[in-house]
Amino acid sequence: MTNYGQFCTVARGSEILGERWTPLVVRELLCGSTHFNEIRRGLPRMSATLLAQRLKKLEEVGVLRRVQEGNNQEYVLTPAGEELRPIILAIGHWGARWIGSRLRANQLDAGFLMWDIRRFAHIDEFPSDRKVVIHFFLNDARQRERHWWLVVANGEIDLCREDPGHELTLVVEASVASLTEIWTGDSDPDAEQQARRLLVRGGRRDTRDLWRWLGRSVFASSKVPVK
Amino acid sequence: MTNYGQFCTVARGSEILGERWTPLVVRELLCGSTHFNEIRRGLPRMSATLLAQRLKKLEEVGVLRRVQEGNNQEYVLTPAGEELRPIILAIGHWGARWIGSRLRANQLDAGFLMWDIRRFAHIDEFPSDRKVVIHFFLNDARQRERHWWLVVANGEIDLCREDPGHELTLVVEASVASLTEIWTGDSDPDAEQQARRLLVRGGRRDTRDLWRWLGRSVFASSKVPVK
DNA sequence: CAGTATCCTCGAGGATACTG
DNA sequence: CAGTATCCTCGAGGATACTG
Repeated sequence: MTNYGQFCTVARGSEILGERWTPLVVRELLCGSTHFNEIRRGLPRMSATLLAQRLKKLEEVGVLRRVQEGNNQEYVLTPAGEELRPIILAIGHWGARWIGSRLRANQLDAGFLMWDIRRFAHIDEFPSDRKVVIHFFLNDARQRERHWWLVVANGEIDLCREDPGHELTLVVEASVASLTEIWTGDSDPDAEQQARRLLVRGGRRDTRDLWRWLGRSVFASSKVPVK
Repeated sequence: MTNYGQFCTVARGSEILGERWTPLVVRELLCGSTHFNEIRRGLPRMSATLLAQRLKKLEEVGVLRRVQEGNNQEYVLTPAGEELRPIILAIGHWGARWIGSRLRANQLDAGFLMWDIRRFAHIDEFPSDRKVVIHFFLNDARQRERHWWLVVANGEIDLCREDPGHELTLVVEASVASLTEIWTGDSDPDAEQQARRLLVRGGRRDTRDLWRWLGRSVFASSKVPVK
């Protein structure tokens, strides 16, 4: 995007923030990702070339700084970048409220969903006195993306694609669409369970606590009033 | 812009707001423009084709409504559109604070500047008991854009490119860059006057009141703290 | 792991001329 | 005034293969 040739500072701001992918790159940084491939995982459809380009641009305009960390780089928001937080959040809330997050079937992405869940799971809500292992079985996902294990222990959370071999706390079986809609707030566990698109097996107490552990997408709450 | 294939609502919001020109079209509507060519005047570098396209898109996603007004159309923001106001303002403030509005010389545009001044002039601040006519002489603008007359009477404001023939209240002579910088808050009248890039002629009292009448760009105030 | 280089495609949007 | 139709260009960014 070349610039608008306007002195209005809305234009100035938009030249940065209005560039394709940029708001999402900033979102990733705001959510705590700092490494290149970490950011990429949150943006699976963005090419590496393009991400590198955007990061460079954001560095130039002073939104982030590159920090040497061993022989890797870290990308850290500057104060200017931090001040984008309310704007990005506001866009998210507006999007949730007025546009909705329902995706057409071909946009569902099991890997991205699980990564998002992992990233926003409420670690503090998990029991601290034992290891929790949740097996997600996404019954309509592509072969390679059907099984996921979320392992939480010692305040650390891990997402595995191979059975880690631990005893299972819970097994969650659902369609990708179903789990996505619960996650985004477009539906809720009870409704999905009744529609037989969701099945949770495990201890009664853990089954109940599951959704508190996982939380919802940050924006799920601003949903609704739209009739 | 095709969509991001993400269910994150930041992505949803950005698919709308992140499209080129869209934030500025919304800004125009928020500032009270409702007719096609009125919006165009605020966006002189945007083609009519593109503006029509964006307006259609914004109607589809429910940000604005088309209203029949005689045999013309009016474009009116919906509640969803109104709720973009804080976001657009926040982008403007962020842009003012961190990016600045200084333009390279080739981006200065006398016509756009004058239109912006006209649009945001504080009508209530002008004397209500007499007509005020201000002649702007932009001494380095292109031939056709050197002379402008701002006429304020009966709570109405008009911008003319021909001498309206009324008695002049004030004459303002400046370079385009100079008046732009005052307007955006990058400089101020005193500094410009001392640098001999600005000259105001007229009654002592009116000369003093001029800048209160004109005000500043809305975002001028969020400027500065950056060292 | 954290990118870069290169080549190629395709679609956004500019220019122009037109219309009710 | 308020757009639309048509044609054309050019540059953003995808795909692929590569590197320290």
